[in-house]
Amino acid sequence: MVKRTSFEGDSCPIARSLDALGDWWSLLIIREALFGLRRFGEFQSKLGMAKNILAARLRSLVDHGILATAPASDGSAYQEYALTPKGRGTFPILVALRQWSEEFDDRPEEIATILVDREKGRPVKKLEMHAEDGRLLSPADTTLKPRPARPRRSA
Amino acid sequence: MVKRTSFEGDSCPIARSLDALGDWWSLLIIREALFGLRRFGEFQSKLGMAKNILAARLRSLVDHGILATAPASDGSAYQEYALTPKGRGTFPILVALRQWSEEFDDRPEEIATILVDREKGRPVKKLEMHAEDGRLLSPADTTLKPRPARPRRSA
DNA sequence: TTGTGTGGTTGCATCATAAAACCAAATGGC
DNA sequence: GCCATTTGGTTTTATGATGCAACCACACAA
Repeated sequence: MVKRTSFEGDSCPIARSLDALGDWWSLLIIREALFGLRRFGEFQSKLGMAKNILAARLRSLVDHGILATAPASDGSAYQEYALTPKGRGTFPILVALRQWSEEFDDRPEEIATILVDREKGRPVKKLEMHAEDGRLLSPADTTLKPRPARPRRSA
Repeated sequence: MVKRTSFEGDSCPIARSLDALGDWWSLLIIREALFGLRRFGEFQSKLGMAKNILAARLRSLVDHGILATAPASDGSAYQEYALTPKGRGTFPILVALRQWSEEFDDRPEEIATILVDREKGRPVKKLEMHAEDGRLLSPADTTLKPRPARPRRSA
């Protein structure tokens, strides 16, 4: 088995995230889900992807607790895929990806949409990193520490 | 050609970002680069990945303007790979991925490190989205607008 | 019950990935 | 200067993932 190198057991949280949503389609599916898409056919026609990999991705996202299948909702006894809180929690990731593209893309004129504050219609500010006390932090102001052992009995 | 479905021409900025760094290794390479790694061998031994795909990824990242090859720096006439500003600009993406894992991972006890404010040693705050005027925004407070045509002559 | 649309699964061709072998240039010891 | 070793890759080969198309099952409608 050559196995696509799963990062599931890795101790790096970034690797662990990538294990769940680090493939070509998962984040785009989540992006559509955040816009309200729920049905297999909706995802398929909107993203234009092959149905078998859509099925595989949906299954994987459900397995990872990012999507949940709801029995129905709009009459038709079909299934639908709704984001869980964990799934909605990916929003900052999508915003970060979007802002990176907006800032650094070589052909920004090809970008069709911008994310705006609904109330004012103005672009949202760049994501910022702050300390607990509110100080603005740059990458150089941060460092990694070993995770402190939680005071709970070692599971 | 079945081609890995490139998102290069896509108008969605998220898709465009994923086209550059949406594979299994690129973000991990960038993560190591942010920690100061620069040499081929350093990446290879730290990430434990096959050398051929490391070479392919480094080439791709250089092509995308995320890394740049510098002729030397530490005496040895070898090459090294340094982050460009565009590469350093991915930092919020990595932070978002990390925080998502810290918040939602099913086995958080396996996460080895936490990102802290260097000065105080305390964990950094969660990334927040703000409006231009500073109001804290939730996903529901935002919406997408078509990109306004820039007033510069069409390049 | 025959049709049609939705929601998939199955087969097959092609591509990407991974591991290991191989290789050339740069370095280091002497 | 000469040989061994390290560095920084490329090539080879096997296998898994992707993409397309065809097929299929079920719901629903007439």
